[in-house]
Amino acid sequence: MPGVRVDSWVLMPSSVEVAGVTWQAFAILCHTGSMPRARSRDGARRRATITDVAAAAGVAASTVSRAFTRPDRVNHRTREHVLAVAAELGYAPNPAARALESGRTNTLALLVPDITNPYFSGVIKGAERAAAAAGLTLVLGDTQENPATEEQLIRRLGPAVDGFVLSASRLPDDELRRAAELNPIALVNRATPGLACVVADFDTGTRQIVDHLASLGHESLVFLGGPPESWSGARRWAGLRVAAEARGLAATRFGPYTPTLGGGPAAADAVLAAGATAVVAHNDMLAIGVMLRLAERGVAVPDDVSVVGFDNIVGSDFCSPTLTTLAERTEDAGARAVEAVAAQVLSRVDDPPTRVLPTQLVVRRSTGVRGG
Amino acid sequence: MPGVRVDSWVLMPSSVEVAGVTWQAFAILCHTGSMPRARSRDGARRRATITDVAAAAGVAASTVSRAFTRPDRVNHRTREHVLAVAAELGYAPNPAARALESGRTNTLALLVPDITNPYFSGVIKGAERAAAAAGLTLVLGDTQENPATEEQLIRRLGPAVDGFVLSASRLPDDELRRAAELNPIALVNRATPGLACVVADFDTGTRQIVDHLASLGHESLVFLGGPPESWSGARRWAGLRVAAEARGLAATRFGPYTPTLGGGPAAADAVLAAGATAVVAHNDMLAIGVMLRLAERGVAVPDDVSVVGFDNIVGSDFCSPTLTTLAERTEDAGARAVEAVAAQVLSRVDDPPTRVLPTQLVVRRSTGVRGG
DNA sequence: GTGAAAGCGCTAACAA
DNA sequence: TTGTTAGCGCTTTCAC
Repeated sequence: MPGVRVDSWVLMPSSVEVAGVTWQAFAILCHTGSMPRARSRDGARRRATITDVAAAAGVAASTVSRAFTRPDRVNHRTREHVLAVAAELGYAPNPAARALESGRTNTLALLVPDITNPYFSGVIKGAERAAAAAGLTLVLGDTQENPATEEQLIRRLGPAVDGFVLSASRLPDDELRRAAELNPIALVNRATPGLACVVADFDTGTRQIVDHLASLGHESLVFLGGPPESWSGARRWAGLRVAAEARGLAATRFGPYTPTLGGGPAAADAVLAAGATAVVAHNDMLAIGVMLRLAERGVAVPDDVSVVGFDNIVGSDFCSPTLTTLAERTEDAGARAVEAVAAQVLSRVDDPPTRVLPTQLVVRRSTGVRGG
Repeated sequence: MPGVRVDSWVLMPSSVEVAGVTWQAFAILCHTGSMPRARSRDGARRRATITDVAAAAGVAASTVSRAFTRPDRVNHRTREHVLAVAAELGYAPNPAARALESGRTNTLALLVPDITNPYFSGVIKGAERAAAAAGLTLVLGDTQENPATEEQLIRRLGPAVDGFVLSASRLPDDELRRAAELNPIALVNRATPGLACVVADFDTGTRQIVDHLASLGHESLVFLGGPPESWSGARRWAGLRVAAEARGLAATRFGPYTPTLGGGPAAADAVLAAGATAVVAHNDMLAIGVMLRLAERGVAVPDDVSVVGFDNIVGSDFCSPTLTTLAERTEDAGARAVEAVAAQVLSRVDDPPTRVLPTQLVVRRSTGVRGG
């Protein structure tokens, strides 16, 4: 009934079958005043649909749709009215229905190996912010450091999202490329040719670490490696090696160790046995674990041993001694990755770029003059 | 064309309009052998739909649907065949389409005030796990400690999810109830009559804290308050007060302070000015901030002042001295809340329960004998 | 500038 | 057991 206007509201009951339950639905015809929202028989409110709004506003559903999505193609007054009615009914467009039509869900998925790892908090936060700014919803997935879980999530979430941000992905290159054929993908701290990547500038960062240690008189360093599959870990070690050679320092890799506090004792003991004066740990948690063990064994940091970490996590600023560490711009990384995916969603990008983000050496109390 | 079977595959081109772009779609009729997936003209793969699978398998779309959702209502052989074809085409059901039909999205939203706050990591992790176990997708939202953002997120995500888990919600009770009429809601660490809640047992927890301090000879304590709107904060102070009175200790509240490291200096200085021997901080971050300031001012913890926190965050185990704190079962809380929402999604729950989770006092090095 | 109608991918009622 | 059909809420031609 197009153009219907009523001064008071009218309830038009009709039963609707949803999910096997019969709902008592009401078309509410109204154009002014406050009113109860549609209610199903059991008392739960039924969400207003575009049809409800159209009926209540006395226009066609297509006009309501345009009022929301093509403001310029609707009479100004009509639009105002429609929006007012919609607000009154508490109407919000159903994303699922939109997605069905357009094929776009306005949703991005972010997959991280471990949500509780403070390192990923920054990536999540940055991604969340960028997604919100772009009007996109972010779905978060925890792969539990497991490639199989990661693959399963990608498959399951695939049809529901417009693209993926994969942080520290454990998937082989060819699997990533296959997934990228169905959904745009951006990688964080993982480089795969042909895919959009956001990586930290480990080359410069590790050089800074080596320079710092060299300037304190250290002539050698030990790298305490993390998980062998870690792309970042490989880059860190590679960078340290090159930089150390350039500065004439001896660099040795120990490990792999668990990149957690728990990995500390084994690593620290190995460091002591080797008589190293400077150690660079795979990440901050391992570095802190190492320092705890060194303290336990009566070794002074930094006087006897200097310790450097990676990540600048919360806690590296209040552990004892405070930790010298290489900070990455994790929030930036998350945000850039989201932007990269969003760009690919809007239009096919032929040669997705690799973005390198600067790192920053944060010097605190865990590093000092050799034999100081 | 029902029942069509072909021995080799046949491509039936037809153009499809999606998102304003004309796609070259192919119906693939086949029942054996490997085949290329549907491709649009620009080379990007088109996701296979139920129709593609039906055509390729030589059955009706509804049969494909049943093969996935009602295994028992399909001939075993047919189902096998359909699933094989589906796998070959890389078919996965489109959740948006399912949602449109059923009204259920199989998605839950979890809203937290600050994703990077380690306290919420546990809640997130637990919720994520429980959701995955229930076959639900979890959407994560960051309200930025802002009631307006929280409300907006609820409104925007509402139609896209089956329910909400609200952690440390800042919304007033009546707004929560209004939102609960449209979507099932479970609250974490926030009690609102009529809604499902999961809260920590602060009464017992604070009693444990007071008992611990009393047993060390302390005769009074200072509570360093956090944000005034914090429900947990109010509960913590209320519990401490009651327990202190019961044990004959004097309890005073200072603050409010920012519940971060940055809130430490002001709080610590106030503590020193008051000559307190035992302080209980709103949370661990504040407690650690206080300890940093005390160290800076040459005050010994725990010999001069004992310090207790709340949350048992990562870092409370490696700050200096390590922190005595009341641990909550945050992962459990997240999981229980998800279960509570899921239960309400499946069937209306008339009187949603409040679940109280036990807390645990973790005694470390920051508390000691008074004047020790 | 607006309405009618078709259709997105899927499920569920009804037929066969 | 399986196919046909209608319709979920929305957007988008295509008329008017």
